Amino acid sequence: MPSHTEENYLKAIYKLSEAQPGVEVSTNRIAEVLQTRPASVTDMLRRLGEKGLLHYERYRGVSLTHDGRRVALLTIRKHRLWEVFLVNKLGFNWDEVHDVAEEMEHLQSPLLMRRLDEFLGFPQLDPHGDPIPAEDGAIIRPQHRLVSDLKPGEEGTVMAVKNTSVPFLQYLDKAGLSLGARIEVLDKVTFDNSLEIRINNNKVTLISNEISCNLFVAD
Amino acid sequence: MPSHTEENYLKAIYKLSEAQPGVEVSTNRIAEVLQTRPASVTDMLRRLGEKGLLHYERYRGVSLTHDGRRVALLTIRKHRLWEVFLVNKLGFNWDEVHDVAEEMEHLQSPLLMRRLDEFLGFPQLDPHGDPIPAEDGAIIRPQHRLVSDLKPGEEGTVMAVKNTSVPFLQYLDKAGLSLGARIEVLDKVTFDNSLEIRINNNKVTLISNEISCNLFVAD
DNA sequence: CAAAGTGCCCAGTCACACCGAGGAAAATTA
DNA sequence: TAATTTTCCTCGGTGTGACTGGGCACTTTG
Ligand SMILES: [Mn+2]
Ligand SMILES: [Mn+2]
Ligand SMILES: [Mn+2]
Ligand SMILES: [Mn+2]
Repeated sequence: MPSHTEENYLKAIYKLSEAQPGVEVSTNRIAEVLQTRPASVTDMLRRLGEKGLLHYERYRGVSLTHDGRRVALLTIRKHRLWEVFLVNKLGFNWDEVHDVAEEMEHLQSPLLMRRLDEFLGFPQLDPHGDPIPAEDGAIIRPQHRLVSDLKPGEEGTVMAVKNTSVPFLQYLDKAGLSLGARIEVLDKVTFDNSLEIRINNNKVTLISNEISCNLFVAD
Repeated sequence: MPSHTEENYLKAIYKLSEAQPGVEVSTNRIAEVLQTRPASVTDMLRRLGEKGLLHYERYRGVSLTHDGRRVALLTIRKHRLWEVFLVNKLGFNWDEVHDVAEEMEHLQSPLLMRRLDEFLGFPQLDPHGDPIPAEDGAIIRPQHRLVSDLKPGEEGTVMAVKNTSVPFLQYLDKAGLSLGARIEVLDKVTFDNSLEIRINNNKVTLISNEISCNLFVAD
């Protein structure tokens, strides 16, 4: 049974390796995202390596083993299913669920997760548009584009967010840019890469590059 | 923030003190129900005492402080609300929920529990007939009688179980003695205190003293 | 090749939970 | 009351998990 901390490490390593496929994940990077010291990370990496959850060779970065990837994906599955529960059943807003799910993802009952999945109607996406891994670890890579990659004239529907911080999500709510919103890019300011967009064939707004880099759309 | 173990200790101490009001809870008794050694218990009692969660004077037994009772009742509240969720929403049987709830009761989000309570329709009783403490710790002491205290000719409705072990609950299911079942005592065998009962004005069965001591009824 | 950057290793800390043994204190019994 | 039994505290110690600063080894880059 993996500890809470181990699950958090594996999840972080999985996400980092997804962000840059092929590249091994570095100690400093892990320390950064987990808000801890490199020495602590090395310590944990050694232990996870001994448990066969990742390939650990000193100085070479790490990559997850099959088992490690499974634990990571299962943890992500639990996290996202609980988020769906919180939003769809308990009436949480999408900016309120992250911390709670961060704790619930460590519950250890496969039966519970199977029944929850069924209760929720086998959702495929969490409230932030992220795909929910299956029990066997299968996960669908969604076909998204970043809004920042759109050219003037192109349009799309908001499908997911890259960032789940409270201020960002609240900004999106206020701007009318929740999941499902229709976006049309009118103009791009080359100086700072901000975009002029039309939302839902209606209001025209200017969004910064910081925003457009964290929003996914599809046609 | 109390640790899992601390919450388990406080819950156990609360239940023991409820079982025998007025009597201080003894170290050995706690060790017994928590399946650990008296030395470990003394250790934890000292720590909980320092934290102001219980009154601890060596050799005198312990009793909970106001704060300690609050933590205990909150833990029990969480446990029982999750049990209701598991049974009413996820389709668990009442004999499957205990271990899962034992883990879920340690989640630390008051908002989550408030929303869950609302989602469940503010239930007053858990699937075993036990009362659910309010958020402020208020708890209704149900007016029950043990089946073992019934005399021939008396009857009642099954309202709660004293024991939540899997074999006991499965026995009750099979015998048709779930919550709500109507019982009429026909005869009592003075030798072993077993009872001949009629269930739901229908089948006549013999139940042992072991069973009747763990079943509550009300009129 | 040298400098800069990265990450390992060491030695240690701290918190938590647990335990056996021995003897002190309290309760019970004679 | 005295002796015996029971309870349980104290002590010293174990093990695990997680974290850390500092020094140095290794790798990368210029
Ligand atoms: Mn977490
Ligand atoms: Mn999410
Ligand atoms: Mn518990
Ligand atoms: Mn219960």
